Amino acid sequence: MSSHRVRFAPSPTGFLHIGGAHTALFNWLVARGQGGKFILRIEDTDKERSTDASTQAIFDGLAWLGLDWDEGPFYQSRRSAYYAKALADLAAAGRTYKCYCSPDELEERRQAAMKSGAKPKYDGRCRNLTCAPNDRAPAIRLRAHETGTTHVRDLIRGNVAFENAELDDLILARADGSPTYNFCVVVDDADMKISHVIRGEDHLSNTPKQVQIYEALKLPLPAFAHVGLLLGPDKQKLSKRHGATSVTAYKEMGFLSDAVVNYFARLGWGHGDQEVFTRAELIENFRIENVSKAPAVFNPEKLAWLNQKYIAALPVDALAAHLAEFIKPRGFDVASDGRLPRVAATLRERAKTLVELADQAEFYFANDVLIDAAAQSKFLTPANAPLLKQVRDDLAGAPTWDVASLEARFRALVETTGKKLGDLAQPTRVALSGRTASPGLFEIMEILGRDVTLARLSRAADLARNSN
RNA sequence: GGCCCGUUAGUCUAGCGGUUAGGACGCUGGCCUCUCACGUCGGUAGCACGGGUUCGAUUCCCGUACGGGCCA
Repeated sequence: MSSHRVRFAPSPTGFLHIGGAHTALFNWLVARGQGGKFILRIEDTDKERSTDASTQAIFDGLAWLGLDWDEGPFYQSRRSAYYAKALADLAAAGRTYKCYCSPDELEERRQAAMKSGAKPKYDGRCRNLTCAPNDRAPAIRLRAHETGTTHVRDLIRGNVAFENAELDDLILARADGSPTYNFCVVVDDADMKISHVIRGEDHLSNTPKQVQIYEALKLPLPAFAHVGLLLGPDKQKLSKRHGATSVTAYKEMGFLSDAVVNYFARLGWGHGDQEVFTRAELIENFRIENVSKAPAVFNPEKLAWLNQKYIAALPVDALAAHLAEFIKPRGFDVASDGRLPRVAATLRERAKTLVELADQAEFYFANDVLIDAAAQSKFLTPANAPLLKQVRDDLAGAPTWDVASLEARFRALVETTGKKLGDLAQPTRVALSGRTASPGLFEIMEILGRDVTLARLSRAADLARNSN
């Protein structure tokens, strides 16, 4: 039995962010790869910003990505008793003191210190107070070490040392009694026996303070791993400014969760020259120690490339099911259309997303093909009208309606006209699909069937004749 | 402002003292081809900078620059 116990601890203040999903994946991979446990904890102590809808969005996002958890979800909001107990223990051990400085005063002093070039840390003025003001409620601070060094053992960055003299006396509970983030995290991680705290690098600076809390509480320290942040193209921390940042948005844009997982795994981690990994391969090869220290820029184009490969590799029936889902909002309820798998098969290597797939599939199902204006003016010309008519009439005489015989017949017709294949193929393509780029002509014809094919050719011939 | 982290092509990465610095996305040229796409062959572009250590640094150390993070 592995001792690996890892956790993902998001705040339910919005959708599941791709940065969060990225660290969730790393945690999950460690748990699955080491036979450990993946624990989900909802950090909903900020009542102002936490919502049930956000919590649900996190569940949905994780479910879509296939990141299942073994324990939880635990809610910090229901664990106040644990924080109170820990706080009392620390107080009893003489490791806390009351601080009567208000947030505004502290901010003011920090600004002043920064302006004068002094250290912006808390000045410790309440540390040894003998007579307390009775007109305001105190916050509780940790009586931290004033000298020495606190070490953070980080699996990715090695040993990171912090001078205790640089560290603040961390606030454990605010004046209103609510415990602070850094304090809750320690209490929870310790209580849940987390062995490896894997999280974003933005938490590295808080870690020595947390380490001091562990020590003050006489709790065993977990191993830490601080993963580089995800950045936008401008190298800034990824945010809404950079466009879609919610996992759900990628689902809606037609990305496959396997592709997203594969892409996330390759952000900050690599394994030789391999780019495409099955989940089993990720689980087998992922090592938190191999995660890179540097932050990574999120690159949608590479995700799209991977997505295309996953779409192309998906079994046609599964792809057809996705296609039905994505084409339905466009007014085509074709889930029960038996041609769907064949349609999907013709498009699977031409679409980067399921949205593109649906887009390209529309012409198969439309009653009146929407013909692209540029394609029409270029190929459905009066000069091509007789050719289209010829193609229609010739195909009308086809004894069998399948790809091979249609192609043979079409090529024979090309011969008799003395034209080149492309001369007939492009107008025909526009007639059938409404576009200049499409799957193979004869596959289209086979799927469309004789009647629809002939009707579209007739209509195109009419359009061509009457254009100018 | 202090502290902390980081730096291999535009981007993601491999590399863990000696390599013609490898792969991938993107961009790009050819081939394939009924179009597009796929596939395939090729091209483009990189160790931030300066000092050390060493017979030898992309790799180890120290600075600098730049980027990022934290400071109820």
